[in-house]
Amino acid sequence: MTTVVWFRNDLRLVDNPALHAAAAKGDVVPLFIWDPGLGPHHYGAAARWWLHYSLETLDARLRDQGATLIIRQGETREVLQSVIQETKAKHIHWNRRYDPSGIELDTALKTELQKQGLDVQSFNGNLVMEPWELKTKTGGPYKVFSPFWKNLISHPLMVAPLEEPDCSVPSGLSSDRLEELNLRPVLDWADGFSEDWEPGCVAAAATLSAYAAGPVAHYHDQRNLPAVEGTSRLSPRLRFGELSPRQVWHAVNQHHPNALDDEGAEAFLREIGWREFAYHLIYHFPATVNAPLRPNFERFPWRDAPDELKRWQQGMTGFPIVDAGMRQLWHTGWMHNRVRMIVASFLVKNLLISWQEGAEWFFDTLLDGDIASNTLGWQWAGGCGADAAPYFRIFNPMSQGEKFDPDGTYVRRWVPELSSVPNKVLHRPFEAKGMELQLSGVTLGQTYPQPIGEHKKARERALKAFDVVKGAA
DNA sequence: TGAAATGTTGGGGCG
DNA sequence: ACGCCCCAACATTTC
Repeated sequence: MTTVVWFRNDLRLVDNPALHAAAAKGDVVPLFIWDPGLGPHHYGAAARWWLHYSLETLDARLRDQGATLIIRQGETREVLQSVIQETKAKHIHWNRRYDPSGIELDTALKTELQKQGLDVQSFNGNLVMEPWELKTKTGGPYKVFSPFWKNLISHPLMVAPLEEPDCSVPSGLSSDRLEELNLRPVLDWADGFSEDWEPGCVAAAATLSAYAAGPVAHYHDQRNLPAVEGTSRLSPRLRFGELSPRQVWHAVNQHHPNALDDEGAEAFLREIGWREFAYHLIYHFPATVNAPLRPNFERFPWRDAPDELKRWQQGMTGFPIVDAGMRQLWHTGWMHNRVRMIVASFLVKNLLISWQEGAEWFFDTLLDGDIASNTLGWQWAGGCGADAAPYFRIFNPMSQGEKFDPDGTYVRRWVPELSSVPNKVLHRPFEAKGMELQLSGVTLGQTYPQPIGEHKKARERALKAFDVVKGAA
């Protein structure tokens, strides 16, 4: 008996329910389809770079077993049909996805394949709990995180991950070469990524066990300091399913048996909870990929300011903590979460540029660019989403910098032209007096940009603009 | 998972 | 010893 296992965002062999169930039945055809015609919400440019290496690793792991990953390029439906014909497979397995276009495609395929008499089964490989398993007391979906979290952790979640199965793969199937997919960018933009990252499920497992064994205990204290390695950096692993959230949950609980009563572990698992919440929301409110969850924000007067958007993207706003974050993103494909909130607040509230513009840039440049988490994060920042930062919550980029990067290590790393500026004015160089900047080799407007606007004025402008949506739900 | 404005309190300098 | 002022430190409210 042969089962096609269609890999998507689950590029691992351990704790992979679709694969596990297939291997128990007999032969497995591990398939990855690269469909160039898919819409924009599947992979950003940075994510494609990651995908290349993650697929390479998955293939290598299968080869350790004498198997191989079958990669096919083409229209999803046609590829599936031809693989089914070639293999005479009667069974198709995959792990579910929850974004609107993924659901649409999978539902249509499932119907079509079942009509042909095939056995099509989908599994939960990407979430701790399915979005429809958690309901409010009135039976609806959650829109607030805390009660969602309470409900989630009221369930028994310590489930041992599924073992990696032995895969026996029928021979003679052709595979396209990974290089032919051209997943890596043509520009040299991504060349530096490999200095910071080792994609693939092997490195993912190592990163998780090292993190769960030590640093997670200090997550609560250190997660807000962008200069410190206080976060897990597991986000791309979860994005591509090199790890399942259940594996993460399990690993943390092994080292912290009462993880939810432990400051560090609880704060960390809560972030897994936010990921679950993001999937819950995108499943129940699919329109929020593009449209604000709170309808009154439809009439918000966003500005069209392409030059300012570009300065934000390039890390040239003149606000050091913002520029440091945007440059870290460009150079490493990742940004510290505290800084993500700061740069998002800056785009949306200081510049009054729509959260959709920010979401698009993040999705394309983040290695962990995930449509559910990205949408939640940006709607949160914009004040128009579930459990969002209220419209009047406007981050002050100077005081945020001074609070979370007090000795300026982070800013100096990513904005080297400010490296000699004394701490006192590092986060507000435009307020330096006399010769202070010249002595550090800085001339505003030449070696480092003048700030886009004045924070105080921007704040007042934002508060005024948000009057439009004030009061209404 | 804010920041700024406004209010309150209490210590210390000073006439 | 007293009233007055200043201002940090903290709390509350407002956006």
